[in-house]
Amino acid sequence: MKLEEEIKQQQFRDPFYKAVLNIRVTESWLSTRMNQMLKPFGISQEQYNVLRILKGQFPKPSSLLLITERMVNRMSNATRLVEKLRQGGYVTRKECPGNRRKVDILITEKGLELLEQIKPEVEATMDKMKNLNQEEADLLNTLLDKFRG
Amino acid sequence: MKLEEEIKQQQFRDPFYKAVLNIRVTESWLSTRMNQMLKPFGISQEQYNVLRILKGQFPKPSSLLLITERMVNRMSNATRLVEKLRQGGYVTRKECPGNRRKVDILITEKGLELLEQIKPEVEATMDKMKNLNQEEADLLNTLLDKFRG
DNA sequence: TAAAATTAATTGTACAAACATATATATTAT
DNA sequence: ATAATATATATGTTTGTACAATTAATTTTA
Repeated sequence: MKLEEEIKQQQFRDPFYKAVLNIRVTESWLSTRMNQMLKPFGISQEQYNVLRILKGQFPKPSSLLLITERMVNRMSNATRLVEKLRQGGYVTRKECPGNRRKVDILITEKGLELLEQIKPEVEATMDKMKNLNQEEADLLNTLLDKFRG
Repeated sequence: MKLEEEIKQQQFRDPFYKAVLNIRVTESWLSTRMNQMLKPFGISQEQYNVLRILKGQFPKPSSLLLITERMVNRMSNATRLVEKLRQGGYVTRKECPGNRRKVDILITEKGLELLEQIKPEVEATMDKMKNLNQEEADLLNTLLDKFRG
């Protein structure tokens, strides 16, 4: 759907400013769908992302710093996201033996099972949204990387 | 900067899922810079956007519904964003004479002046971020429109 | 080795996002 | 004209974002 219809605006100061709005609108469109899909599982998009980071390191534990570096939104608060996941039983936290400033965070069996349950739902959601072929997706990635300089 | 470095992840399940992450990372990158720029003016990116919508309608008043339809993030709360702007003296609210359910929202002189003050700062921020030429921006817009189906 | 600087995480605060639900007014159907 | 439905906005709640400031542990350097 064209941006013009999406936000009922016909004129943009230039194609670049239009792209700025388009990125924001598309992100919002995307997050709405991802969060809808995750809702039955009781976790948010950010919490899902943190679980995937932890699975990527598993069975090695991760520090909050490692998680922050890999998070989509650098400004959100890893401490509090992890605490929510801990309350759900999806991760454990313990003091790092070698460095008492650090916290070793580990995904639990329950956390890994949750990711397995979510997997087919993510695949289905992705398939439903997949309006770009591989070449177009590659091109979009190139342009977004270039957008950030 | 490549997404791989941005979130320290080397593998992605496919180019489409990579694009999903890339859109979210780019939006976050963008919003951080826009909000930084707006900070000295004491308004957020969404409040700025609402002011621009109101200016687009000026001197006609806008309803909350009209604002919601034009907002970048449909899920955020127009009532509360407008209330913040009213507290700052940038907009007025009054009951719509023809339909008492509606609220007529109008940008004030102070609101229009704020937009004028912000304008050169936005231009400067855009120039600093402008890593795409016009053809690339057009192509990015086409791909994002197609992404949303 | 004590002081200074750095690192890692936590806590506090204000605001925004993402809903669900409620309230008031207007429109329509009976 | 009354009841049912739809429309427009407001309110409540939980979580996330965007910082700044604090605390505690470690490393550096004087």
